[in-house]
Amino acid sequence: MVLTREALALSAFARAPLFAGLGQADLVDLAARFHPHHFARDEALFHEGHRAHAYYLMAEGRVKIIQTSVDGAEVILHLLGPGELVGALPNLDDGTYPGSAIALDDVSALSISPADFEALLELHPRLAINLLHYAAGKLRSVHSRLRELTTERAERRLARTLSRLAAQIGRGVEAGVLLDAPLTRQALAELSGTSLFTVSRTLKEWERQGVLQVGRERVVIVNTHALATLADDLPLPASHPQRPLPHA
Amino acid sequence: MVLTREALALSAFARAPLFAGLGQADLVDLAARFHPHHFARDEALFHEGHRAHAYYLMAEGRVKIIQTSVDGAEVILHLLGPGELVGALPNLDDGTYPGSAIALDDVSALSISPADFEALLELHPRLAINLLHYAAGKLRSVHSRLRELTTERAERRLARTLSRLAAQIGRGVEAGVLLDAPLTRQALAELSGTSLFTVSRTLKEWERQGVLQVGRERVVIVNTHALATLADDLPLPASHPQRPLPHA
DNA sequence: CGGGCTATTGAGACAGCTCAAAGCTAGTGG
DNA sequence: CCACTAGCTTTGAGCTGTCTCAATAGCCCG
Repeated sequence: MVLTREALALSAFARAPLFAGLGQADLVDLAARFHPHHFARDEALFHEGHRAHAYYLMAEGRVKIIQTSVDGAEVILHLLGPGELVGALPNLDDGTYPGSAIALDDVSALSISPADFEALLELHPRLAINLLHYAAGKLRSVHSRLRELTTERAERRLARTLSRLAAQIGRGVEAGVLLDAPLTRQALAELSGTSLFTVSRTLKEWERQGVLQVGRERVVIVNTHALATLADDLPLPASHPQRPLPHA
Repeated sequence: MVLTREALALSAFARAPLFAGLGQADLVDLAARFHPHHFARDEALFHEGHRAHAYYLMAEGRVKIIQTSVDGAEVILHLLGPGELVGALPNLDDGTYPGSAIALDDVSALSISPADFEALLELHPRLAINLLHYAAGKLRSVHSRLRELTTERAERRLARTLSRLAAQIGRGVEAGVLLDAPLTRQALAELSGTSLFTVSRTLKEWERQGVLQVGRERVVIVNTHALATLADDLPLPASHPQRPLPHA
């Protein structure tokens, strides 16, 4: 689908809670500073550590923000979709990208220079406040992941990751909720902080139990409630044997 | 040390980069909305999950922000000191505290109601922008921890935690850099995502190697460079060609 | 000088990782 | 339309870093 610059901007802006509360005149001012771009699947919008030359407002498609460790292991920090801002947030701090952004599918996005972006913030206080709220949400979600990583085991982390994804990118289909992005086992591992092998085994097991339906780069959540139970109530070791012997 | 309300406010405000760029008149407006409070060591400023009734600007002392999992395990999300804002950031999102704030020592802080705080943001655009930059920094640091937790092993995470603490709360003393807060092994474990036993063993080992000097609730970094090496260059399995050959 | 944290140390268990080897699946090009 | 191939997934078999548990020792304050 090809859109004119105007249409693209409008559609992106309309979806973005970031621009809520701004007047029409403000929106026109904003739109003038954004430039349309296109990225193919697997293409990088920018690379970790590079000096920031542009931020992006997503119009179509999804990107993942990843960080790579010295030995090549990757972690997915965020999945971002239409209406979301890519690269801007953590960059306000020191001007280098803290992660790389990779297109998960074909992506249309609107770019803006850091300088223009900062100017917009100064000119439109509403925008700064909206962005602050947005950042607050991100912070909250990253905090949760941080806690999960240190206190919960792989299986439950995966269940939580799937729940989160369902809320974020889930699409209702007849069998249940489809995670509407091409997610390999590897990607799920990088989101939940485990290995692709553990993900594969666990998904298979849940499919056997009727909780999910899995396929190549595809997960459908059949039993949302069961998944929530796995995410929240799953006891640490085995589940059944209650209490050894109270034996009065 | 007891300070008048005015003096307390001024000292806190002066330290806070949050208020950089604000005029004298603005500062007076701000100061009027804050109310002084005091908390003893181990006292909670607020509890996870509760509806936010106040945010705090730290004046003296330190607090830790923690999240607790169902089975009681804790994670320390942040350590916050003078000039920093406690509770406000992630709260802008949904109005409940995402973690609990506990005083590490005696704490003086200035409280402000969420409504007043939001009003300030509307009235003083500079403040929103400053806060945005501050949030960006937090986000960046949490992202790094997230990556470390999933890709690095306990020993290195601990080294990084110590480095980070040195930068944040380190105080030069004759033996090296003292971490200027009462940090138990347990607390270090909760900061680095490991167990207090692993922390104890590892610190002891590093003390043997002359990198640190450890005591009860006390760590002094003797060899900063060695610690940085441990944090960055430590290969996965064993590291040094220390292996004493049984015989040549 | 006792009581209560805090820290150390050893021994054992295990979740989840690593590695290796097929098995699938979806494109692609002849 | 069918082989071919590349990438994704599954499955099995160890291995080990780290946690758990238990017991002891040390330090500080009342």
